[in-house]
Amino acid sequence: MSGEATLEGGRGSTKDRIVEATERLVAESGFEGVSLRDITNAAGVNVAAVNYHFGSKEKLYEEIQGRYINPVNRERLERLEAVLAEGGGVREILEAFMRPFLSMVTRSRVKEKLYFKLVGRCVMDQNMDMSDEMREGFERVGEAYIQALSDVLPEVARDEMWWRLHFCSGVVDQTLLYGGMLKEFTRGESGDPDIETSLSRIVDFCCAGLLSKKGETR
Amino acid sequence: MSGEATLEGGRGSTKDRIVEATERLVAESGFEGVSLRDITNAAGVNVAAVNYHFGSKEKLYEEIQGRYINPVNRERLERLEAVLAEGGGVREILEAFMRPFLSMVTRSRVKEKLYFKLVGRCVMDQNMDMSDEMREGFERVGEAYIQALSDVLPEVARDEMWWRLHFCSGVVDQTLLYGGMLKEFTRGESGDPDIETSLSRIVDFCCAGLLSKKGETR
DNA sequence: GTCTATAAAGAGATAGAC
DNA sequence: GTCTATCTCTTTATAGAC
Repeated sequence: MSGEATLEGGRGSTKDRIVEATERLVAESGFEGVSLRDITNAAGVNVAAVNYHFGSKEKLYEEIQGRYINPVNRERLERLEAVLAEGGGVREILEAFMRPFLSMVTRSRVKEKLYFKLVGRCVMDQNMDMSDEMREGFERVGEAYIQALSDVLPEVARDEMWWRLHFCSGVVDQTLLYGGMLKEFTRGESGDPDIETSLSRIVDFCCAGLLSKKGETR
Repeated sequence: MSGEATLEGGRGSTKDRIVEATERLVAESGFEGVSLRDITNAAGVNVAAVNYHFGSKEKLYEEIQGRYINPVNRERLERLEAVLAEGGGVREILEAFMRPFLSMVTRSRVKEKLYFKLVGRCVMDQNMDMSDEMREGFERVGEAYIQALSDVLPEVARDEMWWRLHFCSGVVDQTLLYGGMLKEFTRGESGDPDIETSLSRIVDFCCAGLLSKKGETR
């Protein structure tokens, strides 16, 4: 990690400009929908620059994916530890799981809506093979949260708990990737919630889901 | 819709074999990850056959997407109507929304796990532009279910309801696309539920989510 | 570190023989 | 309806001049 380079007004080092352009284009079109030339044109740099600075397109992608996913998984573990130390319940555990996506927004150079799409792409794209760090991160997060949730909700069997956590991921992933399109789809009826509102809606929904009993009706 | 051609043992008309191979490959690798030559090689037909039978790769994709999405949306509307006629509640409405994915499994030539991945690809791939029929289908389904849910749950504001329905979609979409990978990821701990079990888990979870109150904790 | 030029492979599409 | 052969464009990657 060299230099803490900050991008101002679109003029950074070549390397930074490549990263910036890639983030923007991938957020819009996905990892598979963007070519090296799309990237270098958008960045205003030479085609050869990507291979010089990153080795290959694949490595550039890995770096960007890691840059967004690994800090999220790290923060998830940190927050969970804090919540457990304070004796938090389901809601606090869930928030520890979700909020790290929000922390990254402010820390990232990418604009809010773009960030959500980008991190959604990073989470969802199963066609890219993950780096070891990323895979281990997801595994550790899964284990830790399942353990924590099972401790507070011993009445839910462990296999069932895995599925419920999987559902929670679905809620948050869907919102990251497609949340920005909902307003258009609903012709404005879904409104324009700020991110804290969205987060608490997600947490409310998932919290109830985790606490649900079989066949509960109304 | 010509011929009701059924595929037996992998030997159908050229057109059928193209469709069959495309479904299989796209389920595995997504629409963007498959080339015309991948398809024609897997189908054992000539490269030119796709353009002869479908006009272009794009049109082949549109046909396949429609073949899986449109019947689901149609069945969603039919089932909703039936549920409303019988005075069903949240749970029944939700089931009307989710079960059509299951109905399609048996009706489809594709094997169960492949089908789920494929329909997940169809639902999630936002880079392909939808046909008018498909877009209208989603819009009508959205409107109808929001109306039905708002009638049974008048205490939930309409904007909030849109988000909750969006969360429900996230749960089911995530399960379609990645449910098959969960067992591996959890080293077997998530078990091997049959599809009825999975459906009722999804419905339980989403039902509770729809009924949730703000800031509910445990 | 950045450029041009080009290699080498793969993409979608089609003309024309059969 | 199916084939071969080919066109044209785009892809990633790199060699070598500056």
